[in-house]
Amino acid sequence: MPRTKKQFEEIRKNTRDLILDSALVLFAQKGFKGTSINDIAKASGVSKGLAYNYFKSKNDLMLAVFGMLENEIGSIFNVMKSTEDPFEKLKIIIDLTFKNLKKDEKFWRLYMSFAFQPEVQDVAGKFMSEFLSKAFKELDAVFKQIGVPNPKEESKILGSILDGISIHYLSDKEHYPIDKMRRFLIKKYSKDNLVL
Amino acid sequence: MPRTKKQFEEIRKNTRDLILDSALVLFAQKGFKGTSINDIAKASGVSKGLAYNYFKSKNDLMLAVFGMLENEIGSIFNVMKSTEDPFEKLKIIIDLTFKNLKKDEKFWRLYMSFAFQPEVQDVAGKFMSEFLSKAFKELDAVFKQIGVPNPKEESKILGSILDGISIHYLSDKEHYPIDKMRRFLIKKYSKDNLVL
Amino acid sequence: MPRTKKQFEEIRKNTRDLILDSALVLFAQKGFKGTSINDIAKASGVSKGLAYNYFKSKNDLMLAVFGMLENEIGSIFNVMKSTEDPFEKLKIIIDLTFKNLKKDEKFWRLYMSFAFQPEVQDVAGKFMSEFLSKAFKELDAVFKQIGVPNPKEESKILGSILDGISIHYLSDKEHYPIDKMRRFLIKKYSKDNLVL
Amino acid sequence: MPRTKKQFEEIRKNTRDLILDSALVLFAQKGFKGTSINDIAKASGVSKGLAYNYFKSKNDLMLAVFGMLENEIGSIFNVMKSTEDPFEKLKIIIDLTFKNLKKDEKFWRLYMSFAFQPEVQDVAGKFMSEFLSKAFKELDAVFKQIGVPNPKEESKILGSILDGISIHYLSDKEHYPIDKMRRFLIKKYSKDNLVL
DNA sequence: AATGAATGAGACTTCATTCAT
DNA sequence: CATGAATGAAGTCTCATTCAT
Repeated sequence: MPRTKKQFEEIRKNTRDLILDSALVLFAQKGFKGTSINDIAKASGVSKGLAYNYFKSKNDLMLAVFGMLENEIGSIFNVMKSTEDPFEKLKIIIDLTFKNLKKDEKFWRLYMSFAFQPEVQDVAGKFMSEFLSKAFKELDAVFKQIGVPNPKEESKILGSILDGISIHYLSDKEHYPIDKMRRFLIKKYSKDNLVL
Repeated sequence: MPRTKKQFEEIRKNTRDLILDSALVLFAQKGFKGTSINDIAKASGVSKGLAYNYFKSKNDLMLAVFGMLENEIGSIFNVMKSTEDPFEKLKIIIDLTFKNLKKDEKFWRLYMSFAFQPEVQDVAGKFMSEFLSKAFKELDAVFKQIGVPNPKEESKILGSILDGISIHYLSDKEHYPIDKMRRFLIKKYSKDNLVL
Repeated sequence: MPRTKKQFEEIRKNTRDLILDSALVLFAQKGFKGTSINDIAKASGVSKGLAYNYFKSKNDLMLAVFGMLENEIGSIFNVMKSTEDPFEKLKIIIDLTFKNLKKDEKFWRLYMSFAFQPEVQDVAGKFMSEFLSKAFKELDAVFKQIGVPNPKEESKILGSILDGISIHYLSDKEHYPIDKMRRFLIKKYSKDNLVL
Repeated sequence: MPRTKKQFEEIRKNTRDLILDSALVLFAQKGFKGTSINDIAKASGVSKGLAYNYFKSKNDLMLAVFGMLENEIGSIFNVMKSTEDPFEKLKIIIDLTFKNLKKDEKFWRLYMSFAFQPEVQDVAGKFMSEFLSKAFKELDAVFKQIGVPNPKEESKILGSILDGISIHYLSDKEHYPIDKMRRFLIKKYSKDNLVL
């Protein structure tokens, strides 16, 4: 019984995602150059040949991984829309950052891994700058809504704090007082502190 | 007549530095795995073989680059000692970060390249965490001297801001309002703003 | 349609043997260090890369060659079991040594190549000493069965003679009176001469 | 004060011998291919450049090592001339072989090391075959003097025994009953046993 | 006579990519 | 759609040899 066209497509999508997932994990773990197609094929349980059936080169595969990231990241912004209170929004953003530190590690590693591959520096850079500009725009709005004097600068400061903390924590997970920092930050960005 | 010992030492130091400098630039530009010994040799105008006369492996070369970084970084701390006024110290730290950022982006790229490069993680991680702990200790002292309520947390916040801004700027140099941020930060950490 | 597992296994075995055979010959001819993977690959008509698909290092390849030797040598011992008469056994051993010498010099060269090749000393040494102890045990039994006064020593003497002759012959094939020695040895170890 | 011509020659000879000695030891220890000019230079305490001042290539150095061996070996034959009694001579030869096993190890290793270097196989082979023919001629004379039926064959048998034992012992120094074999061999080749 | 910096060929090894089945 | 054998370029590293001093 020949499979229907739809079935074929489903198989293709599943296998494609399988490969993509493994690639994401491995690239984050061992870097782009440090990960071989063989590694990815083995991790996803397919043959090397099949991987090339889905992605015409390692570079192509990497670009596809960026696509995934974009989707994942989109969902982060959605969470903020669950409330209208800007102070609540700030709390959500901060909490989310700290909760996602593990996921973020993957993200940072991925970004760094790609940021040094001449073949895709441009793509990675553009991806990053697009993400940042989108994120800052959201934050800008929040600070504007709160009414602080320099909303654009303040939003960049908060963004920097969150990414800076992430990097510092990831650089020294054992000693970094991550929980203390979380509480401190939430208090610092609470209504009581911001409006005076 | 053979060269004197001193002559040989001079030759060695010069060539070693030549190679080290090229390595620094290239590692920062293309990452550790992305840079071949050949690249480095060509960039420094020596033969592949000679590079191995000076560094017994690519890994060894990388460790030597770390050594350089450590020296350079040591000098950063010294600058702070030029004054006793804690507010002045904060200004120096901030100014220095921004100046280094513009003047010597390659250090930042290296620092991040190594921090997330799997082969070098251990060394880089230790290097990073040592640097951070040293830097934070200095900052702690400054904030304690100023008399803010949570000096340890505040110093980590400032550190995160500086590193966060650096990353964001390097991710999107064309659009990032780096000067505006510098001024904003200096004002934010000026005497008028901190003591109220 | 992909090949069946069996087909793959067949391909692998064939190619593996091809490489192994070439390695055996070349190691024997030019020594371990003197033989490059390139040499072996070319001799077996495969690419350098493929050789590494089958053996994960040059050292691994060498170990596999030892494996082959072990198999081949095992069969030598079996021949002796074709008779119960100890004098007949002696004759078989002697004849076999001389036959192998002419027919398959490469085994001797390998055996000696490895026995004195620094990188392989440990493995080769263990291999050699295991082989020798096995061989001497068999010979011991034969001389004991014959009833000579010092069977253990006599067996070592015969072993030495056979190996000594082999070396001398291989050192000077053109002039060594190999056939005369064969006949002389067989007579020396015949029933008439041993029992008096 | 300029050195006299004689002094210069003496220096040259000393340095040359120094290098040669180190080369001998290292070649025996690590094989020809396994020994670098650098190793030899360091071991003899001279510079790489100076080594090339004395020997125009590694090959040349190896040939010079052969020359040394020849001299050393010549002295072995002299010992036999200390007596006229053929039985005494046999005893001396056997004793010398066992006493020299350590020196022989060096000799065997050297020979094997060279025997697999295509560039010098011929030289090594010729050297070995010349040595063997000379040695056998001496042994022939001894057995002829004794009056055994097949002196030429008997001399080759004894030669094989001695070399065979050497190799077996060197392959498994820990377990080989070297002393027992020495005593056994001396008895076997004593007057009582040979003449009946 | 003496030094060791410098070169370049070639060794081992990895891996993206292709291809027969 | 699926497999993994096969290739070849490129990377890390070693070493005989040359050469300026």
